Amino acid sequence: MAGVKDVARLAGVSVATVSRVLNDSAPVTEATRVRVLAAVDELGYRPNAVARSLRTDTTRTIGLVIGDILNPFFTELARAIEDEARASGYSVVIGNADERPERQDHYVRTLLEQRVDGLLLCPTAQITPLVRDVVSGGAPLVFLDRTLPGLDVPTVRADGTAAIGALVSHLAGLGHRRIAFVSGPALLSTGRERTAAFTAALRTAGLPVRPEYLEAGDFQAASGRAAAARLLDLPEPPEVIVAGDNLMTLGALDEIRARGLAVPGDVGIASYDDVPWFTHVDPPVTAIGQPVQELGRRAVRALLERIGGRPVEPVVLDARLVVRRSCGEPGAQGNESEGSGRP
Amino acid sequence: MAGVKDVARLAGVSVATVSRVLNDSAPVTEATRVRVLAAVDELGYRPNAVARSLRTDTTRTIGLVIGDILNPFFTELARAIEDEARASGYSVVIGNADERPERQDHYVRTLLEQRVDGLLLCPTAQITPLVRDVVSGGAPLVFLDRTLPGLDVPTVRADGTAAIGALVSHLAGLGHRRIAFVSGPALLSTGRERTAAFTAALRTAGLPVRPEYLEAGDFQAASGRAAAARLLDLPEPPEVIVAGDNLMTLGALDEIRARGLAVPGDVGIASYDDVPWFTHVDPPVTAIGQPVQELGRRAVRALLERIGGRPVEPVVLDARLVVRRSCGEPGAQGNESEGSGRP
DNA sequence: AGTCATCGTGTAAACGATTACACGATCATC
DNA sequence: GATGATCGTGTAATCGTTTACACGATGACT
Repeated sequence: MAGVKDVARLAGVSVATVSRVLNDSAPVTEATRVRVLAAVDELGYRPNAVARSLRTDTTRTIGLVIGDILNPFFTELARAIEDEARASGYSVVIGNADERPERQDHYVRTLLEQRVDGLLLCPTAQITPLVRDVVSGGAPLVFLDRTLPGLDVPTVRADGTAAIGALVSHLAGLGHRRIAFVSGPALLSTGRERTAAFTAALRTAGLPVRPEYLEAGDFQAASGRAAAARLLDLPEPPEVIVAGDNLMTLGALDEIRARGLAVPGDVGIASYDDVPWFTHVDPPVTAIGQPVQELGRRAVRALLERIGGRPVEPVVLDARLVVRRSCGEPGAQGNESEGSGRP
Repeated sequence: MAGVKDVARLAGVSVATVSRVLNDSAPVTEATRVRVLAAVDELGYRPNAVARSLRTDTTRTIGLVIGDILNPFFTELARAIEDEARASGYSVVIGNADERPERQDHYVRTLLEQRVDGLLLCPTAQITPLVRDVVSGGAPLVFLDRTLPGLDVPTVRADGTAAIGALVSHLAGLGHRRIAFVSGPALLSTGRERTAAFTAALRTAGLPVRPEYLEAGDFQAASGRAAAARLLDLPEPPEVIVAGDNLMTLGALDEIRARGLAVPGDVGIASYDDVPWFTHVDPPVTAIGQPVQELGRRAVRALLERIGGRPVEPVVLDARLVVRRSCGEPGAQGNESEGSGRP
């Protein structure tokens, strides 16, 4: 494949000049510029980003390690990140951790070896030694969606405390008293916080906190289904199940459906995370939506700041409740106005 | 950051020996091996993949340009590809074309500049000059899911002809005669083929082919909604709408729901592409499922063959009909057995 | 007219790895 | 014990860029 040298020879200039034209890093006569560009065109020259990166020690690439590529929350996030990064001239390399620490580490390692300029990480439950190394190693790093306790890394995430409060009071208003929550892994901030917010909200609403109604899953569909099964097998099953993310909601719906139970007649369901198809489920699922686009944008901006060597503040945005019909008839609260769910 | 030189110095050997230990590319005394590895560990040395790639002219990376990252079909595909590639020691860099030729080109260009070892491309509707260049340039390239007419590139895809035939005969068996089809872009093989299979199937079933029942969209939700609107506005609207992919199905469902129509009472719906949440829609959506995992696996294997310089045959797999209830009561045909839809 | 910026360009040294080639030591073979 | 194969290791060239430095030409200013 043709290189700068070939271009230089064909255009009758030096390699330095070719480089200058291509990056306009220094003034160049119009005449030589057109000669060089003509040569580039003629040879079908494509700059070798590998060589460039080696020399400049910058790849204009950021790494993104997400929890699960099959989870629409993460793909929407990835998409937003990608858009924002491209606008700033950066490419994004996505790694799918599949919620497994060793796979997360695999990608963190690979991305660092590829010398990405910075790393956006949705950390899995465990703090691995590698992650600890990276943090102390000082590579530009931003946590996304989740924090890890005890690590000093800027984080961009949504806080659902207020929305969960609104959800519980909505449920109480519908007359429900037995409300169960299927949380994520306790090690994850998103797991702990949502559980804490939920129990606090129960207390505020004057409802009892029953330990048997607090289940934990791993943010994957199967665990949601298993948790729902355990809840429904209780001598006094809950009236409503709130699942901690959209995949566990899917799993819970599977279990409910497999048992032939009616929603919300036999049991109601609500989800943390909103996804487009919730509108089409029978009945449409009440959910807490996160400002995914904004999360992605802010994450990229934060990371670029870090790459630029500037300090950044943590970013916390608010999630918001979207009332639909899966927990009972909403009465006067309903305030939906939705399109296809896709822009 | 530490380099081979530092490791070599600390271990008291030459850089060549360090390299030999790290890649075990030549025999090395056990004693020096442990000294080198100790030095690597002590310094937290991470090989610079950029430099390595420059020297070896290989990145052990493949590029994947998908049509739309918000489309579950593509994310499932990406996931399968990623798994297979990782098993062979390759990383995958994903680009999201968003069904836009210029964005596709952006990624093809970027990926080539990054010197990926090969490219997996789900081509958008138009053959861009860049794609033509790449094809004639001889870079390892495999088309995925879709073909472009007139280009000699190995393709891995699913053929839905048989499944569409089965779907139409299923519909005819339910007594439907007015069946509409919302296809993808005519320029895309997936658009053309599905339409052709559909009209052929109508004829086989002895049903009339009515041009006003053949709509076209762009594989995005909004176009599905618009097409459904046009169909439902017809003086004699169809009894069933078959949408050419899952996003257009979503859009069509939105339109049907916005009009307060009952499914399948007022109008039935079926989808090309099956996604997990179709089970939870009211009523569950009859769909044609593609062997996504297998497509991904075969695509990677094909590309690796090409990278190895070996010729490869096109791969065509069969799609299959999954009957649910969105087109009417299935009677005896139903043969579902589904779990959560996620492994 | 002499001095000095400024401008456009070229030459050559990096960047951090891999690897062809060379070289001394060890060992088996005759 | 001389010969030559084999083994472990080191030296230095190389990959394709960018860029520090140098240098001649041009033009402005005194």
